[in-house]
Amino acid sequence: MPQKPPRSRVVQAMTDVFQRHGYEGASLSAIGAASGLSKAGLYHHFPAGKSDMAAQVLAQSGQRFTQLILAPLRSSDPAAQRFATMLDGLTTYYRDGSINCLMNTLSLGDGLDLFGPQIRSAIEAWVKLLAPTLEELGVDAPEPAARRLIAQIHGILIQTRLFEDPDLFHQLIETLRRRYR
Amino acid sequence: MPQKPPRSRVVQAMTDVFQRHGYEGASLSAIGAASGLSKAGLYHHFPAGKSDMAAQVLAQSGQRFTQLILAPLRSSDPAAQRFATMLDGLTTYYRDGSINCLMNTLSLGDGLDLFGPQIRSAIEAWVKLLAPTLEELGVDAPEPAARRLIAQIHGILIQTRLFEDPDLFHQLIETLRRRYR
DNA sequence: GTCTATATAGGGATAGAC
DNA sequence: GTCTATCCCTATATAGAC
Repeated sequence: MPQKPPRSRVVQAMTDVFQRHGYEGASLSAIGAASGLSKAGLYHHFPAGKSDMAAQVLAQSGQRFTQLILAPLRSSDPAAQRFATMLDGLTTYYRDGSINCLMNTLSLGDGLDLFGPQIRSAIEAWVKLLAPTLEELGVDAPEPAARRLIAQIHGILIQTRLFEDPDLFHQLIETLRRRYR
Repeated sequence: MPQKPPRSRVVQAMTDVFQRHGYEGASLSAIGAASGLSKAGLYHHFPAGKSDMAAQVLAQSGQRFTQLILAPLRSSDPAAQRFATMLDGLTTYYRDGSINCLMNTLSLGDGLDLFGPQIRSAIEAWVKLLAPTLEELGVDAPEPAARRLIAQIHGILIQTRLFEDPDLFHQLIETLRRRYR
């Protein structure tokens, strides 16, 4: 075990702030308050400053994304099973719809130039892995269908935060679960 | 004609900035540069400051939204025609997918408290008008289906800005057009 | 109505004590 | 490694000339 159990918790606290405010809207005061570090403390751990913090947030989130959403799609299970496990992963990844998607909030304003490439490659990987699964499930034009499905997830998260109603997220997940069972 | 042709153009220029950066990320310098007004000039037209500017942006956008998207759904045309006209309205409203959705960008951070109620009521109106049209077109559980369709639109706009590829938006619109023709 | 100039607060980022 | 204190810049907002 390495020497830094706190590190992951600090990044998690910062994740909250970037999810809620986006890159430009996340102030170092808010990040410091959420993570329990002073501004100087933040710069001790993230010498390159705010962009460094967001990059680490994105990296940790990307790991969770890979494990929870991409890995199920790569498994050797039958397609219906892969799809169902991905839906479980989505529910965990998005914490039952209670949080915003970093792919959305970090791609506004300056964030688009800073993190666009990483976020694009995450979505591309998702599309490329989801499409064959959908194809096995009998879906025509599976790649555009995969993009539409991903869009539905991202869009429902907007509604979920607006109405503060995670049921909207759950209802979509269950609808998708039934559709490809 | 009244004495204020500029007003609408000023608001339009401000809209660009809020769409790109969100509420917190939109600085008065950027708003001033885009609209061609000095900071003092901005406060002449919007005495209550930045929140006033965003509110007027949202109001003008809401008018466009009502005319281009809600009005077609309220018409006495057959359902398939109402739906197709709404898709045309969406393409105009979102400028062929080249811009972000204010309902997304203005609902991050502080914007959620400031503009959440207005944005929620816009989405609710959309759902309530779209659902009966979908029902006439043979869709089961039309209200959840309307929410999912709206989510698809909002989600594809995120992908469109990430990949800077308006084709993603057009492909979704055409898919929807074919589905309910 | 539009500007220059300025006030005040908060932003990101560092220095240096401990 | 964590803090207090501080630097410099930008942010929002206002005053007052024209």
